[in-house]
Amino acid sequence: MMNRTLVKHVLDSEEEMPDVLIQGWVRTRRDSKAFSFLEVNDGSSVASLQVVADEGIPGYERIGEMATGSAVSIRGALVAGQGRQRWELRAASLELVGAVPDSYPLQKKGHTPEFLRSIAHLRPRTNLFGAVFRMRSRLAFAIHRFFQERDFSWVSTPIITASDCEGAGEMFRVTTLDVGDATSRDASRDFFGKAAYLTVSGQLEGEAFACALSNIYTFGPTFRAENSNTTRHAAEFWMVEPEMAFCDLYGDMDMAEEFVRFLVGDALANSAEEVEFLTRFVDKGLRERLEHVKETPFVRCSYTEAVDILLKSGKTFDYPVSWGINLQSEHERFLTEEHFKCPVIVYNYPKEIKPFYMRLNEDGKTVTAMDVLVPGIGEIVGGSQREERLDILEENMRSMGMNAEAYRWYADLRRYGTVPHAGFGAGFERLLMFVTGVTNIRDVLPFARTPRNCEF
RNA sequence: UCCCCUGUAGCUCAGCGGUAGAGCGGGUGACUGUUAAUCACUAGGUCGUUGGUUCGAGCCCAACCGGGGGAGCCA
Repeated sequence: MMNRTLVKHVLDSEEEMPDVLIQGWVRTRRDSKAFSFLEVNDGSSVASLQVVADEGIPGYERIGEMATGSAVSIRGALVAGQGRQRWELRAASLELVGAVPDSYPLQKKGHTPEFLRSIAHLRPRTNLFGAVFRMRSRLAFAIHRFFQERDFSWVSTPIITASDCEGAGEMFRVTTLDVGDATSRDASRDFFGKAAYLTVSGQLEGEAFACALSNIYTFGPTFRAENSNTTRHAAEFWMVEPEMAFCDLYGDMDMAEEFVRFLVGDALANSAEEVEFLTRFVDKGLRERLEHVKETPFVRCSYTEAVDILLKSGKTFDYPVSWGINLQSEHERFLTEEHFKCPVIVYNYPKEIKPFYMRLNEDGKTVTAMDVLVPGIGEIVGGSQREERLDILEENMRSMGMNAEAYRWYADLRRYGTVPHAGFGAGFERLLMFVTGVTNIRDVLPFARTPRNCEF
């Protein structure tokens, strides 16, 4: 049994190979009287391998069935190409592994993203989605590499949780009771003996480990039951959440910046073919923008400075600007796309618009929160230094009407050997959108879950 | 939840009151080392659904359903 060689390895070859086995799916077939061309792609690279098959070789009698989409296994010699490509495979034998009927929906030409979403189970076979999902895989590797190389420990925080992280968004209920019973007040009969939910964040549990292991990160699926119908939201998405002991807001911002720029650099270095393809067919400015982000320090701009900039801009915003408001999309877009024209870290937000665990500043009005805003996407990283003073934390919980007993374990982290610590959360899909130039989150998730949509 | 756009052949779209078209794809044939090959012929449509206006509606009106974009909520 001959070993299969991936198309990417064949295409990377530096010399001719007399006997190769490739297996993949036919992208196009062009026939002449006595021979045919097949473009075969196995998903390992953007480029397909061209196969030249002469009439008379074993398997050629079924060439008419090797339509776009069919699976084939081809053996032959790799030789210099006679056309645009460096290499082509002169077939010695063809095997049709899996045929396709007329109903196969993908064609040789391009399709719209909208149509491809409706056939999400087949769209990885296209150039666009092949590129996106290879980059997704590489980005995940780069995230682990970034943290592992910096001596962070990976912590697997629970997916089912009783903690709602206060203010991080609406949650999906997990229950084994009938729906009617589950919505009643008596959760003691439920599986966990209390109300349980799909996690909106692993941050609180992550802090427990940071206060033991120093530097940790979580990386896993997260769920938000928000009725958000936008190109930037999904009900199920992945989040990266590092947490660092003995770290303050400034160290936090530096780490976030280093993290984002590292990922961008990794994409440029290791997904070059995909970046080239996406720059050509998706976003003409992609490569240049990534290079720029990799090389340029992120601007730091306090919330108070940002409000000042917005007020002095002379622009009329749909939502009026004043100190204390939650910055809206249009405000953030102005800062990143018109004023600074690069990623911006806004920090020290008013305490009223941020959760209980963020550390109160000396001014008593702001907290050590920070958001990394990038052009076109908005916030891709949000974080803060956490409130390490037990008395202030408890006062925050009281003033927000929180159940102190439910968060006793969390307060213990301040009671027993408390330290300044900080961390952030980054949406994995938004990072991927940033490095691919793809503008819709539904196109960087293998199978997107969004309001009213849970197909495949 | 709100606002805007949209729904015509498998796909991408013309058609804007008088019994529906193009390109691609599919089928058949021809043929050159082509790169969504080229050439010829050809099949294919309850014009999202339900009402209404009209002599007559794909085209006008209303409701409903689906899709897309924007805003809010927010990683």
